[in-house]
Amino acid sequence: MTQEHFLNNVFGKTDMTKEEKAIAISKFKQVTFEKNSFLLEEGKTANHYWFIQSGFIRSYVIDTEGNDITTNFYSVGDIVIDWPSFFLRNPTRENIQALSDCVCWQLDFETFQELFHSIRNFREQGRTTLVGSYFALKRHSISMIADQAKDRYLRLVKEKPHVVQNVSLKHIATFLGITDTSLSRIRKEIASE
Amino acid sequence: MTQEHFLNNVFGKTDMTKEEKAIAISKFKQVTFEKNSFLLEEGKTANHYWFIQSGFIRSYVIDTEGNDITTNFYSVGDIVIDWPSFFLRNPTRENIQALSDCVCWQLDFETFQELFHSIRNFREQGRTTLVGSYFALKRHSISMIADQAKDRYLRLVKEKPHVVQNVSLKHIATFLGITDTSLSRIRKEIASE
DNA sequence: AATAAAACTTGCCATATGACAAGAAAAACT
DNA sequence: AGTTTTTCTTGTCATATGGCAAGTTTTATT
Repeated sequence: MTQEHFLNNVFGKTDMTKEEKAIAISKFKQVTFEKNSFLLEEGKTANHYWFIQSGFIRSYVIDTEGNDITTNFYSVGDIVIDWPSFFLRNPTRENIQALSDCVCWQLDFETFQELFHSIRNFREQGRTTLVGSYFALKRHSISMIADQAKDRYLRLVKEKPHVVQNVSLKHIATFLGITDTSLSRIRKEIASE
Repeated sequence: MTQEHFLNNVFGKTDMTKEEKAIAISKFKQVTFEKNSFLLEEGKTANHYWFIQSGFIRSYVIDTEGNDITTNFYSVGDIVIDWPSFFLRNPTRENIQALSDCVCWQLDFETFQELFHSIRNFREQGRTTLVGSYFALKRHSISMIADQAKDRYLRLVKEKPHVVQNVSLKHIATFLGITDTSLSRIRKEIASE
């Protein structure tokens, strides 16, 4: 029996036929990233996106005061993409960096466009994925307003436990909009309960 | 000379041909909303979206403690849509309410799908619009972490001056993630400079 | 194994913003 | 025009979180 392609999981619950999936998957190229290497850097225009087969990745921006702010974490099965830069063809403000050695499946913009415009269910899938990212961002954004830091942390632990276990405290802290000092105290408080 | 359709402005800089634009525009239906009426309510699934010809609209959620949090403001030329609910066909958590009497142009999901799948440039346009919303949300989200309340307010004044002039302080405050009390003080401080 | 570099914790104090409540002003309604 | 309701302002005090710096622990490097 043949080994299933990793991307068959990713495209698991789309409406694409077996054949459509095969066509799409055949266009992806396996690439690897060493820990700390960049998938995308500020000022460049994203020309690829990836699905992660293994490893951890984060995106971040440098704010006006020079602070590093994590905007997202990515792990196995996730799509790694800078939506605005990839689709609007603009230089990005974000950096995307491997937090560990990673194995990914890569697609470039031109090939994406071919698939998007030729396969109806591929574009439905793409739209669903983008809207899913939008939704996650909105939830995070509302959480920043409605919830206390401790609750935001607990939510992250629940939603992405493997991220919390594998990523340094300072990156998690900036993602939650607090300092590493505060997060350390929050962890202490939770531990003592 | 014939009066141009309002939506010709909205679709101004797409790659759609005159004919394609005409087809798309012909599918929109003019609707009006009275002040305080709802375009969408929590628990329902969005089956339409709109472009605003005149008036002001806001979207908001009720958080776990019962607080009303404004998630966005919309004014002339803007698209008013709950992306996740409209595309994922899920009940929404958001409410969309007219802040003044409004004139809008409405499209339903089914008609949208027809246009999306039949007109290449319509879907390019739609994708661009969605990515634009994503980008705006991301900027707002980062601003919540990186900037002080006063700076967030000043940015809003710069980006949406007509909103600041026409919307009540408490709605602006929750959008900025602060209380109306704090915003009142921030305004006072700015005025005294 | 030794050393250097990160990552994490903890203490002390500062500060932005919140909570609540009372007035003042403005807007909506009859 | 008068009354009610909503919006906005201001005072006092509380609190979540930040800033900084000194340790400690863990991880990476030679």
